[in-house]
Amino acid sequence: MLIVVDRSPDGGMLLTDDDGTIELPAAELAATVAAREREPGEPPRWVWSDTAARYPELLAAGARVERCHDLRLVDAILAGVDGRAPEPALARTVEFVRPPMPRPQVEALFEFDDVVFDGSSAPVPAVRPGGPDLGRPAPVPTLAATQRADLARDRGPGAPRPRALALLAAAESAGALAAVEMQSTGLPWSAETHDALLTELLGPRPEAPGARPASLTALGAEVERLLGAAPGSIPLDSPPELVKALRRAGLEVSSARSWELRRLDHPAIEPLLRYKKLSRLLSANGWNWLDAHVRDGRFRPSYVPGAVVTGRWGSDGGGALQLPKQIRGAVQADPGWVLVVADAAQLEPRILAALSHDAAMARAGAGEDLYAGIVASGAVESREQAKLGMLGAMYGGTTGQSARVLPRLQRAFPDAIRFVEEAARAGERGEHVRTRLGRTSPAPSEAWRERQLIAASDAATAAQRDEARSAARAWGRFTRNFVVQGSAAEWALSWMAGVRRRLWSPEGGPLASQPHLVFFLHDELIVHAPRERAPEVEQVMRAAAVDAGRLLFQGSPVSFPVTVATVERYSDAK
DNA sequence: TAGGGATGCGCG
DNA sequence: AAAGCGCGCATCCCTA
Repeated sequence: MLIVVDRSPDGGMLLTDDDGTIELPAAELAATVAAREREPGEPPRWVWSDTAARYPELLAAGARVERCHDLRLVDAILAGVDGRAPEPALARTVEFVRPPMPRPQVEALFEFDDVVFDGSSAPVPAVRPGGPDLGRPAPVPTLAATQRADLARDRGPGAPRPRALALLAAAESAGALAAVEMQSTGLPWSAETHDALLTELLGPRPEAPGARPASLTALGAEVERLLGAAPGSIPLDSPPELVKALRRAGLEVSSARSWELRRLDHPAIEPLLRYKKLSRLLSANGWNWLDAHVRDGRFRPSYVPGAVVTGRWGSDGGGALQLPKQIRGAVQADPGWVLVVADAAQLEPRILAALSHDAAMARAGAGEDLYAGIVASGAVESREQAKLGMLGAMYGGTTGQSARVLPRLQRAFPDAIRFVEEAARAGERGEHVRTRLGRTSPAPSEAWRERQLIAASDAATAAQRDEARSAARAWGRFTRNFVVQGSAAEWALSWMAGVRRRLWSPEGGPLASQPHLVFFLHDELIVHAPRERAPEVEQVMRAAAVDAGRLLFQGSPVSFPVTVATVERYSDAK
């Protein structure tokens, strides 16, 4: 059952389902939603313009929602498919149609047939645009485009999932719900432990605001001494000044980057690198960060589904997706609770194996460690080579060890390598590529196209040709990676949606009082759970991973194992 | 002095 | 051992 949520012109709320439209005061929305969620049978799918705008209030009022359809996120996906710009006004306008669709036999995870819209039918039911602030009436992102695209795709073994875009719409929307829930419950964070870690590494917190820890000042002075400079004479935090100072000391450097400094043989380098590391920790995740972002034992970043073109999430506030390993010890379960930390082992190469139907690579991934499997296949000598080679293949590396290993990987895994090469060539030609579920890569810029055109003309200079070629290659590296990173993001969303669905119990009380998701990092999930329920949560994480593999790659021999650890602190997970 | 670009580095 | 993809954020530096 679809229920469309919209504002009414007089400030109330309109709920529309198959039985018609009702209007209710805005203050009663949460109670109504909660009641509908409690009704026996299949839970409704709430259709609204923006989960991030609508759901926090509902959740805060105790109305946890099982499924939704986020018009804004889905329109962004469909705009990519159609090659048009997303229409913000459209997402605020609710008008939809529901074609009679046979319920699929098997899709226990997502009942997504009801998210398929078809603009060609007469609208039933149709909801007029609500409030005075709404944009012009427009058809809601019809998934007609999705059906066309899906039908146009290959058939046969290993063909994309049927109605893939409808599945993507459901997964993206489920992610939006999870994002709001994770921000709401927050990541358990011990300010005390964080402070202890900082004190151990940097010394005590300086009393005066803005003052630097004494340890950092001392380390800076040592660097200056070893460079033969007066104390306080080198602004170590200014890259240009640092480069100048290093040059004065006879060191050939072109930048202040750590990896470049590491190659130098000079007594000042070791303390300098230590200084940079500690300085970074202080500015990015020091006491200021702690004051700003941790409250009542929780870190509550906002997650931004769909922030990245590939479909990965972004985050806003506190750098949630860049938590350095140095401070992960501060992520600490409540007393009597644990963190169940799971991550997908070698997710991207496994995704590539499945996308490309590479049987040899599927065999290499039969165990828990795909890279070890590649070594066992005889393609390369070491795990490190296997990893570097695969990363190079997926990112488009052209130099160093990864490029040297590539020919051997190509011989052993021709289908996988051909797949990413073809994605790269398509990008170089300015074409679109698609993820497994049909998210479409953006078009290169107008400037990019012009450059290619100019370079192709007879009048082009050698420099123009070089530049155009280099830009083409760069875009090819992007599309090469897009298919893998984007499909991996879809797997991860499906995984997360499955974990979320399996964890929730309507009888379990408020979300935070039962096992719940608290963190998501591209291929990694953390659940906060009462200790005695950890074994059950571990099983949920594994089972949802198996489901995700089936949802995206039904019939594929590629497995997607997850490593799971039950710990009190995040830093103990691996 | 506000703001945008560049740099560097954290994560996957 | 560093270079190839995608980000967010703090800081520096330059410009308007």
